[in-house]
Formats: sequence, C-alpha cells, structure tokens
Amino acid sequence: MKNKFLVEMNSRGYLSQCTDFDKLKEISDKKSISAYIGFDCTAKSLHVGSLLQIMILKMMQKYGHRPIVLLGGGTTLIGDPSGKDVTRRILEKKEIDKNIKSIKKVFNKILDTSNKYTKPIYVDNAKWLTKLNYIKFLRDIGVHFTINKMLTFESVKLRLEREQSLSYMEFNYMILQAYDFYQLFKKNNCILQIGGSDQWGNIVNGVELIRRMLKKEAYGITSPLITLASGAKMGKTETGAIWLNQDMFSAYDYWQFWRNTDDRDVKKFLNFFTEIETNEIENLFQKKTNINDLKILLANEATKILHGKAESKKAEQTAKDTFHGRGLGSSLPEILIEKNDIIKGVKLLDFLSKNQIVQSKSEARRIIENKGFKINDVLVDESNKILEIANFKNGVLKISYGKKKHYIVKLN
RNA sequence: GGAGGGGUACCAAAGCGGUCAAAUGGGGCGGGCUGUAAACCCGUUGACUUCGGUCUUCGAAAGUUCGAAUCUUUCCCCCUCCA
Repeated sequence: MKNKFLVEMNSRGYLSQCTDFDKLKEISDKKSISAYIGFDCTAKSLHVGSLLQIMILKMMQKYGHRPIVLLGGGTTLIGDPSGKDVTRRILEKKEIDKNIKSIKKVFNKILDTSNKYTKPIYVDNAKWLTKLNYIKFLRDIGVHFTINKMLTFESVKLRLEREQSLSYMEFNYMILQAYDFYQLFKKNNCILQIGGSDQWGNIVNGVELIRRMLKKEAYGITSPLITLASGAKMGKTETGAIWLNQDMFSAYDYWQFWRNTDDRDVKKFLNFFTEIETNEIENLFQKKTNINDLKILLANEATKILHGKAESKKAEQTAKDTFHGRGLGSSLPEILIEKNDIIKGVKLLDFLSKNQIVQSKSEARRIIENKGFKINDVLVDESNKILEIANFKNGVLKISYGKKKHYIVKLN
C-alpha cells in the first residue's frame, strides 16, 4: 500500500528534485513516514499557489504516511527572503496567530482527519523559535553554517546581485528553517521535508544540519514551479489572489476559476489538483474527450476537494443555469436591498458602487457605455437607469457584469 | 569621498511653460468572434457630474508666473561611473 508514494509523486509531476530518491523510496516503501511542509502565515488564507503542496500531503495520506503541517508562526515573524526581491511586511504575533487559525480550516477540509494513523499533525515553530537563547543557539546551531556557503544560496545571491538590501534578520531565515527540520526530526521523527522549488536551499540546509547534529539521514523533496501556458504566475490575477478560504473566495468563484483554465493547462491541472488516477487522465485525453467537459471535470473535482461535494454540485448547477439556461443559480452572490429604497428609487450607478460591484461611479458609467451591464439579461443602455420595483420578478433581480459576473439582488 | 543620470498613472516609457487628465506599449476591464479557452479585432483605463463642465494627480514641500509634469530653491529616494 505504501510502496507507490514516490511513484505517484513522480507520475503526477509533483516531483522536481529529491536529495536521495532511491534511499527515500526504499524507506517509504517499507514503513510509514512523516513528512512536513512549512506554510507561510502572512495572510488570513493561503491561495492556490500553495495548493500543490497541500495535494502532496493529501496524497501521502493515501499511502499511509503522516503529514505534518508546519504553520510558521515563528518564521513568519522573520520573513522568508526566497523568491522575493523586497523585504516583506513584518507582522505582529497577534496577527499571525489569527492567520494560523484561519489557515488551519483549509487543511482540515482538504486532508483526511479521520484516520488516526495518517491524521495531520499541526505544529507552530513559534513554540521553539521564540524561546531560543541567542548565545546557545549560535554555539549549538550557528557553528554548522558557514557564511561562505550561505552567500551562495540563490535567495541571498539574488538580493546581493541586485544590490537590494537583505537584512541580517532575513539572512537568518534559512538557519531557522533548518532548525525547524531538526526539531521535527527529533521530536516527531519527521524524516522528510517537502517544499516548492524555491525552498531547495532551505531544505538541504536542514538535511545537512540533521546529519551534522544527529548523524542521521533526512530527506528533502521539492515540487516544480507551476508554469502556466500564458506565462502568468499561477493563482494571481490582477483582480486578486485565488484564496482557499471560503469567506474570502466563494466556492462558486473557485469552481469558475478552474472552469476557465487555459486549454493547454487542463491535463497538468487534472494531475496536480484532482485525485483522478494518472492513467485515467491519460485515457480521457486519448479518447479526445471534449476539452470543455474536461474543464468541468477539473472544476468539479478540485472544488470537491476543497469545499465538498455539495458545494461543488451547487456550483456546477449554478454555472449551468447561468451560462446555458436563463435561470438563477443558487451559488451566485446575493445582495439584499430594502424594498422601501426601491420604491423611492435607487440609481443603478449608486447601487453598483455601493455594493462594490465596481470601484467607482465613473467606472460603472464606462462599463454601461461599453455595453457591459445587463439587468435580467436585458442590456442597460442608459447610465442614469433607476432600479424599479418592476425590474424585480418575485422579488428577485439579476445584474450581470460582463458575461461571467452575475449578482442576485433580493428585496428585503 | 568625487563625477554624472533619474524619480510621470497598475507596470514600462514619452512629454520639458499654455493645445496635458498627460503620447506609446504591456497589463486590466468591457464588447465582437468563439467553447465560460487561446489567438485576433474594436472600445475603455483619475474622481464627481444636471454631460455644459467641475475637482484632485506627474517623489515631497515651498516659490516664480495670468498659467507649471515642465522653471527656481530645499529636502527625500533610486541608479551609473570613478576613488
């Protein structure tokens, strides 16, 4: 049962680099192991950029291995310079703790929490990092790191080359991350650290620290950087990030995000973000299944993993109603409005900007001029349009902004 | 420490006394075509507006002028070269 873990990692494309693939395979084939991934807690929610890592943890569970989720309450206090060319905002502990609580929700949704052998363990490195004694730390841990080597790391080199400042605080990040791995190895018998490809240097540091301090072997794996066909960065649109927490990004929007995948990325995404067997995915493509059906499959499966089957079904139905029928989907965002206000007369412009559908009235005007708004599928052709009772059908009205954004307005 | 170059909208970059709410390109948004994709084409991209205009923007502050992104002064920040 356990013996396919690394094989599937590979076939799904989760695997980029590994410190010792054969040895790790040998170990993980034989027994259940624990592996950890660290997550950054700079925001209230993770976004799809972190989803690949979470999928890896989920897959481990399938093969009987135990995921350890490190929510970096300690390291977030410092800020990882990897992949960043500017120092990040420094957060306060209180804010970080709030973020951790919020981020945890997503893991509990995606990962299997019912099996006591593979149930995820949550750790917060603030627990040990904030208690470190500086001198002791330097003597015990610091001796194992040479500045010579640290300077050769990509994250450091990049900053130095561009003559962008790298504070001493940030410079220490990699040591702290290595120390995390050492702690988890010792306390939780965690022999593997997984991370994005930008984490390779940090992970290797941990492996080496463990070898030096404990004379034991630990392992590291990195997942590839996801590249989109368009060349854009995964999960970040101009409008904002694709958040995983439902209160920041609805299940319907999430479903839509996957439904709108570029043709060229569909196969990759099915492998990355669903649990459909690799050879089955291959089959679907062999059979030349309609690409739009595959996108729906992708949206359904991906949404199911994060938001559950019911939400996923609802989103699919809403999409069907909205795009193929003329109905009102139940997952569309709803806006309540007082009946009395409507009787008095509400300017469409005011309504749109007040409810954050657009940023300003000027923007709303422009979009109306560009034929961008519809009320109950009828084009709005005057910018001074006033919402009237007559526009409501059974107390409900649909406003469409472009082809894809729809809002249900209900009388209160 | 010395010499020079520069900070313009989401980004890049022009403008260098009025015709500048600021060329052009990228990105975004809307429309067309389509398949809720890509490519392509068109429009749009500071706010408010009774659609006549009005108000706030070109690193910051002060000044010159009827009038400043453009000139002057001070300050802040970046970059290049030399030591």
